[in-house]
Amino acid sequence: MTSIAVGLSAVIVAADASAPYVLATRHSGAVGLPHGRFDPDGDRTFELGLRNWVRAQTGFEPGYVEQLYTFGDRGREHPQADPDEAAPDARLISVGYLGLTSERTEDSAFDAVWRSWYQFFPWEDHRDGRPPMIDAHIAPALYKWSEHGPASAARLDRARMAFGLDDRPWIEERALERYELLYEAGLAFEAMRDIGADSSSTDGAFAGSGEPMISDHRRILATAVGRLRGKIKYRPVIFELMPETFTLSQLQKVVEAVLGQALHKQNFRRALDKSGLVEGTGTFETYTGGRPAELYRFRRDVQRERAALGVATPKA
Amino acid sequence: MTSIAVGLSAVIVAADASAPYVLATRHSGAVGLPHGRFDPDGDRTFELGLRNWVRAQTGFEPGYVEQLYTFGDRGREHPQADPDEAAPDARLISVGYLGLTSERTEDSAFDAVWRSWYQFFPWEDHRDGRPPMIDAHIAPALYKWSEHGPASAARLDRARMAFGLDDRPWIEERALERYELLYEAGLAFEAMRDIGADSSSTDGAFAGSGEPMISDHRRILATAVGRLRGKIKYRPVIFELMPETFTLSQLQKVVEAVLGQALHKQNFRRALDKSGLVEGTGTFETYTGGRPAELYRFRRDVQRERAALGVATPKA
DNA sequence: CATCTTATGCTCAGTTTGAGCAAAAGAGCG
DNA sequence: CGCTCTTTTGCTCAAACTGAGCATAAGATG
Repeated sequence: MTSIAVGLSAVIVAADASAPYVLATRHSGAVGLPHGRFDPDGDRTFELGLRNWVRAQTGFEPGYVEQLYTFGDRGREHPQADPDEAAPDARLISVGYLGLTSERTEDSAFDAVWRSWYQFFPWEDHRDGRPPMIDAHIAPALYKWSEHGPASAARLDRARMAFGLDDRPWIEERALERYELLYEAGLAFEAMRDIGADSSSTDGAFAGSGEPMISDHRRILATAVGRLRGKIKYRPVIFELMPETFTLSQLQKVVEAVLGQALHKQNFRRALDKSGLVEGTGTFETYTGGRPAELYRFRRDVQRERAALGVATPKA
Repeated sequence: MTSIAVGLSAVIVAADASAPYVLATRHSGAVGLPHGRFDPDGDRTFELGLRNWVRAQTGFEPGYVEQLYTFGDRGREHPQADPDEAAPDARLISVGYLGLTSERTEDSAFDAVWRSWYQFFPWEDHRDGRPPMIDAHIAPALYKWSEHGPASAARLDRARMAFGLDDRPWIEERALERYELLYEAGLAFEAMRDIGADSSSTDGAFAGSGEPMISDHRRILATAVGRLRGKIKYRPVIFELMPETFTLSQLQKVVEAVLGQALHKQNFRRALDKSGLVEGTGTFETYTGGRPAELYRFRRDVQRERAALGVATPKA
């Protein structure tokens, strides 16, 4: 009987005003997420195991950690992509984790680099409006895909809901649905790779469909994007990505970066104010370009428990 | 090196006006969830594997299925509880799934029984007000626990937030936090069992702390309770638990049963109306006890995507 | 036919939300 | 210095939503 191996993969996220970043490890050909084999003898819990080798492999420790999802589909794991670790005949189960950090140290002693997550999902960034590539490339390809295959109506529906086609709204949390749709439709590079097609011959089809990752790592990353986007709305996890003190504009920029969506400034402030999540420090950011802004800090003692435990996200 | 086994456990939920029910299998001593070993050779995906043996083991097929969480803590798995299946020296990882169904067939050819989930979590049912047992038994025990242990303040905080002590609100989604707290505080039967204590000698401490389950199944069930309670608020999954047509009161009763919380009738209707999730059929339930109620059905074609994709839950 | 019970309609004040106008406070520059 | 630019911060206003009730409708029961 085939043995089972459990892999732990971590999506370590940091962010600044311009983008959320994810820690990527370099491999031959493509990047991946920091990942390691779960050690059934050594690791008492997944989370401890994860913290151990994230520290070893990337040089630092995420503050907040949460489990994302466990992937076990055959065909998706593609262990060949990382021959050093694979027991080639084992069935690989991978447990994905999300970790958040506020520091983004460039410690080049480790072979890990920070990459904007929009490099992997260019269609997810709507801060300057809906990316033209969606209607120019993705939508036509998905329409074609749903025409041809079986269950045509269902495919069309999924495509419309996921990408907000035909006047449906764009819902930022659905990042995973979108990636899976692209994968199924053969528009993600990994889909070709996993069926063993010769990628060089079809390279053109993936232009603009985002940078691929090894194994099923981009799928795990998509899960993380969707989860984090949802979570910041009802839990104050966004502050895990912020420095100790920050201006309200900086906070808004980071929220916008995570959501991939611009927000209404005054209403964002009003809601934040009412939530009681932050308090002013009395000091000001001597600024470049406008009126100085007060520095705020997260009130770690928020017991309030009222409605908004997350930040409000009033669309611009 | 220790080998790894992956177990799949399913929380299969049905509901009627009086309670949500969970499908339980009988074992020597305690009940458990339907569960089986994941077959790395046969099962292409977890979900397919799960559907296979749920059908084999309980005689029917859940409609809606979603993954809950993957538990891998050593010490929690307690494989001895089910000696028929265990490879005694393997490390057991268990992947929990939630399945919803509207039929609750009592097929006694299979050794599965439907139990109200409040039998396992009596403190979770607030439909007739906060259960007295919380303040009478749980709260004092938790206060005592937080006094003694290390990190006293943190413990006290967790207890207050989880159980809504000292005027904090009761938040129904936190079912898992509550169960884990009771486990850590030694108030769940399983906690004693897992450290190998002689349970018969301490039986009294668990009076009213709910019926235990084998292995970590009650923990998985608590995860399911919390997840479902959250989910019905933003996805129309509640209708997976309803028959084809139903009155609004029946729907409300089921929502209340799931939440463990009474709702304001008129406002529930108003919100449901606005959501567009249901439509009247024109036929009426000839009733026992009052004016006949119109039968409604779920509009499976809701593309609306506006705000409320779930049912609103205006507290009574 | 009066009474009981549940369904259903409607009101009203308080709150929240979406959208915007306007003033305040530095920086840079002729 | 006074003007312009930029960003922060304060404030308004109508529309929509919510929480809490009152009132009526429509069968069943005896």
